[in-house]
Amino acid sequence: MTDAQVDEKVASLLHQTGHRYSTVRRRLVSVLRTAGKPLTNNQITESDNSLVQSSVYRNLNVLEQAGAVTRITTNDEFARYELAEHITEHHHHIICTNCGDIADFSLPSSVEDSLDLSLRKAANKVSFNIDNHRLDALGTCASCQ
Amino acid sequence: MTDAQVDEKVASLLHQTGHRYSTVRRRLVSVLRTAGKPLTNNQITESDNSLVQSSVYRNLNVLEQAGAVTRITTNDEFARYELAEHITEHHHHIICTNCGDIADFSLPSSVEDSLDLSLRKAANKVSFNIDNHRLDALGTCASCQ
DNA sequence: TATGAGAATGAGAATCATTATCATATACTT
DNA sequence: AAGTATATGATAATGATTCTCATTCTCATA
Repeated sequence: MTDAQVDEKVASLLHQTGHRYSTVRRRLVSVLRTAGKPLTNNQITESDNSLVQSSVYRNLNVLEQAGAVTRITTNDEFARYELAEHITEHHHHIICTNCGDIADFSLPSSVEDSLDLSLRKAANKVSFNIDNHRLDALGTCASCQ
Repeated sequence: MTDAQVDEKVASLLHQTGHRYSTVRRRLVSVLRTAGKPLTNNQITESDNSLVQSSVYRNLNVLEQAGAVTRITTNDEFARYELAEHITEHHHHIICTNCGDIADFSLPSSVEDSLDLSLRKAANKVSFNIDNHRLDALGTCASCQ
């Protein structure tokens, strides 16, 4: 998806929920897009000094409710945000258990498919409805080894 | 593993890290064992009224450092804890995105194996070392549907 | 089995990521 | 261009978690 297509998609999602695609929100989306991995609030304001902590938090929530952004929690104390999968594509995370840094990766679709099938079966047993799954690899990043 | 075996294992882990297997810690392990799913601090103190919030937090950290307990974060605001996998067995979680409730489930080992292989390959590309993985199914539980 | 040293406990204070508030600024609509 | 609703940013409030510290418990040893 090109920048313009992302903007169009996000604008549409926001408008559907009665919100505007303001300048601050555009910058926020741009930072997340450029990073290509989930970012904390601090990382976001460091990437773009025009962004203010409280506005970033508020707008991340608005964007999340609109379905444009996803909130990720690791085991450290900071939430992280990335563009939603229908804007990027389905992927997973490798999380450094030492510093909390995250990298994206994808799996062969054959593996994804067998996974989906198994999950659906398992969910039936405990009478859950599955919407989605989340697979994280945990380990240490290059600079923490 | 029987209750006695769990106790022995936990005692050994604690002693290795210079800690005692006190009464409070025994009760904590017992609550987690009985629950069979990850619990929040509140759920723990509600399950056993003799347990005190600050002591539970402190001891969960001690037990986590000793490797007896694992901390789980979902997308709600509460951390959850369960007995470590080498005390129970490797398993995954189905998380209700509405109320945060969790159920455990397992996958066929064939699926686990192909998953492990794929993860190792993916990790190489971004030069991470993988220790572990975490797979969560996200959806809605029976009472939230 | 009494003692002393170190570890554990519980009540409350402190921390800090995140949310809420609110006066001001900005952006659509007509 | 005015009017109205939404957005912004500075700061205060919230609340899960961690820290502190006086007291209590445990274990090893005499």
